[in-house]
Amino acid sequence: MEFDSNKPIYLQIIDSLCERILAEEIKEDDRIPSVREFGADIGVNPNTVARSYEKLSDSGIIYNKRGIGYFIAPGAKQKVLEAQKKQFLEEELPKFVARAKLLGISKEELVELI
Amino acid sequence: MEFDSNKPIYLQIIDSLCERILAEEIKEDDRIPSVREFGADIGVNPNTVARSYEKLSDSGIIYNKRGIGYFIAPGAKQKVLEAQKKQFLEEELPKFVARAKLLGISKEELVELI
Amino acid sequence: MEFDSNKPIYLQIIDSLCERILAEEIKEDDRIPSVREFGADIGVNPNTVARSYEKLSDSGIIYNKRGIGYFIAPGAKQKVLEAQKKQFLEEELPKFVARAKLLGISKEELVELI
Amino acid sequence: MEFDSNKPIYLQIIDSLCERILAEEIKEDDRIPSVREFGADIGVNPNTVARSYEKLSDSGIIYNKRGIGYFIAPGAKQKVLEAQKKQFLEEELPKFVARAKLLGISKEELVELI
DNA sequence: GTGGTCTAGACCACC
DNA sequence: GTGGTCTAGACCACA
Repeated sequence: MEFDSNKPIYLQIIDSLCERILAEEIKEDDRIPSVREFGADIGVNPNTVARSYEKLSDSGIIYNKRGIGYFIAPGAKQKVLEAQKKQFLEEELPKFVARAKLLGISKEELVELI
Repeated sequence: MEFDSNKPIYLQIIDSLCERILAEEIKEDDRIPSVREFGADIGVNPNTVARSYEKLSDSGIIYNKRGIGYFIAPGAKQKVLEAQKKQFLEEELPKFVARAKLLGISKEELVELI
Repeated sequence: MEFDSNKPIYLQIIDSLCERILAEEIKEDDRIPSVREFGADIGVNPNTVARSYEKLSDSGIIYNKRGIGYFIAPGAKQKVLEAQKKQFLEEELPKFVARAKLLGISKEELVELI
Repeated sequence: MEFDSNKPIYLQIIDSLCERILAEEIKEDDRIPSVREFGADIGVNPNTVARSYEKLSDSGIIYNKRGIGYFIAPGAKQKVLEAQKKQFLEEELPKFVARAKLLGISKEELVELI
């Protein structure tokens, strides 16, 4: 796994897990690897993975069974989708359009580029 | 001047200067304030302003006259535009489209939203 | 490490690292000392070392792994060589020849001296 | 007159005067412009010109008649030539050759380039 | 007056 | 532990 060094690794791990949930590679009540295992897999400190799991757990996307591991929460895909869609529509899209405008790219050109 | 605490001040200073160059508020061979003056104006340490100036100087957007001050370089607007356009096309646009795709937004919907 | 007081320390650090890259004492993906460690070693403030590292990072000679340290970038030797060769051919050589000419040294004499 | 901002202007003025002496554009006992006049001509602060004159005066290349101005000293050309030739042979030439060697440029190539 | 360099020390996010 | 950013203040060369 390769990381964009401009973005914290723990956030990149979160993104990657969310994508896999959206793509249904992993589903409700599937177990995800332990922080140690996952960390070894992707060449990252287990502490960093733990931080990602903690954040996801906070937002109810995954849950923890003590002594067993982390699992995808029921309804996880919905939550992820909603959260991301909301953020996308309310924040990213307007920013993106504004930016293009500033650079002198018309909407027609933009549509073309897409 | 107010700062978004999530972004380094020296980068915000760079952005703000670039915007003013794009808006042609400041033009080729105009002098920009000294690091001390500018720093005092916006309530920032002169060293921080100097850092911004140095970066801009490295990229050829401004230039220095010894003992006198910093000036907008000829062709500065061009350079700023190119740099930003390049970043937009090569980084932001692909990311944006990929993100939309992931969220199940079709190109038609996207065009609609824009 | 000793410094020539006529040249900024941070530039001398850059030069020294470039030489060691050219000499292949340090190679691709080797880690270089942390700013604190290196600074202590050579009796220089860590900030000064950081400045050198930042410049080298900007030119793609080294890269950073978050929270871990700086590493020699792939192709670093190439980049250093190119940069230096370019500077030599475009700046030093013409200056040198012009200087010799001014002093009344003919090309034949110059070749002889070399 | 244009200045290379990497070299102090007062040194560039010295160089330019030495060159004109070597080229015999100005000769022994010729008067050179007053600091004010020269400064205005080349768009430089008179203080800066004064600094150049002072240095040249120190090395006996020019001399001062109080209240009248600065003049090229007798034997100025000789002095300039000797000083520069000495510096050239003892410092610049070896440095130059060493640098070329370091960059993997053979003597034959170097001769070719010249 | 200008910028350039350097030190010292602080706080932060990240690993 | 790592680097990233910022402040404060010093000294210097240059104009």
